[in-house]
Amino acid sequence: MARQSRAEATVEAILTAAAHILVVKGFAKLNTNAVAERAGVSIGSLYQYFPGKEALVAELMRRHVSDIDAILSVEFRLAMQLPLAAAAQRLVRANIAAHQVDPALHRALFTLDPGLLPNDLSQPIQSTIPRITALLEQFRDELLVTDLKLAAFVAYQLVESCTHAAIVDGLLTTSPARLETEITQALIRYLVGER
Amino acid sequence: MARQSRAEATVEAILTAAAHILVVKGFAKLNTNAVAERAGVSIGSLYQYFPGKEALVAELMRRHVSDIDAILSVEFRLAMQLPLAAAAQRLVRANIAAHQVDPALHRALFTLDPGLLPNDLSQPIQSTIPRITALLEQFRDELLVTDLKLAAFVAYQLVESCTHAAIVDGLLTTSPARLETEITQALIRYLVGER
DNA sequence: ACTTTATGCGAGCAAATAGTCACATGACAA
DNA sequence: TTGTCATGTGACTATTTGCTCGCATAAAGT
Repeated sequence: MARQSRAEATVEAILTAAAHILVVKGFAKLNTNAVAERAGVSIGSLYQYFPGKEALVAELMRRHVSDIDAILSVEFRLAMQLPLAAAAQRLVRANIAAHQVDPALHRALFTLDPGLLPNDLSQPIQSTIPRITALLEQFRDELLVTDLKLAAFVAYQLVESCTHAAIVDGLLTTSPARLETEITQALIRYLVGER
Repeated sequence: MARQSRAEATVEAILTAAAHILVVKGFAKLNTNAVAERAGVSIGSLYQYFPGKEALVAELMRRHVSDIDAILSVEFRLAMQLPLAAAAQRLVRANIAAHQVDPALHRALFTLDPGLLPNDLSQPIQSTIPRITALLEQFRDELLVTDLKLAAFVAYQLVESCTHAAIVDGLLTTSPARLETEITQALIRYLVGER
């Protein structure tokens, strides 16, 4: 769609402006006129690249999950080479790191009405749970849990919700390091018992 | 505000309509005109009782958290009289039951932009975490965990996020009973070790 | 009966937001 | 340089949504 570099620049300006407004004013206050104005771009240009504001947030979401996936996918590959405890710790740490990239945008994107986004974007989990399941299968002999799909679900929710609430919602005064050890402990005790 | 019974009836009609639209169309499509029309009530009547659509969802939220709190507060009192394992199981069960009351509305309300609601409503957690902390203090001697506030946070996130994702987002095909035992197990292993 | 107060109505205006189009300007290729 | 495509503009219209206000009807008090 954008063949010259200046076109790419306006697209970036639009998305940056959209992200800013989404973060500080929320989705309700996000409208095409405001985005165009803040981007320093005419309203016509905005409609040349995006059919509406849903498309703006969809693109922001696409990029954001792509960033997160870049971090996590290498960690998952690495985790397959490690013992369970080390793998768990690394993945917990990576998840915390992923949430620290742009917490405000993360929060704004993940409190959106899911009906607004294309289905393939509203469930970024769908790649993570299978990854965890695969990892658990590798350690099957050591595990207390038997239903690995269910265990993957619980493990995911445990790590993700604690991280999200602590980092993104700022619900905890605890340091990230402390958070990491606590989540890791909970995870390991659930999977293989006390240590 | 409503002194005659017919006034109460229109308020109910308005809230019912608002809930319906919120659930099936999402907050973005919720507007005062549509609510009034679906409620079979004039727009003027709506504005007599609610200053705007935020007030509608605020009231829906108030009632919903009140319903949930009614379920949980009795369970918390009861849990103080029981051994830890039994207390944990009952609370997990109660939480699942609370989420099954009106899952669709629950989902709609908890995916709202938090900036839209009065502050005292956006954090219904703030009463739950202290309750858990108090409960943990009672069982202090049995626990593996030492930082009880942090443990209460993790325990809360574990139970709540699993329940929410499974029941409200329908992310799991597992039966509620199976879910209950798995969450309870994870919780107990985290708090006091394997069983 | 009659007054007062509560409730209900909906046309209709104001404001915000979406979206279009005819045209201007910049980049690149022949 | 000239022609062509890509990009950019913003005034403008259309649509949606928010909300008020004068008046109608129903209930309650006396």
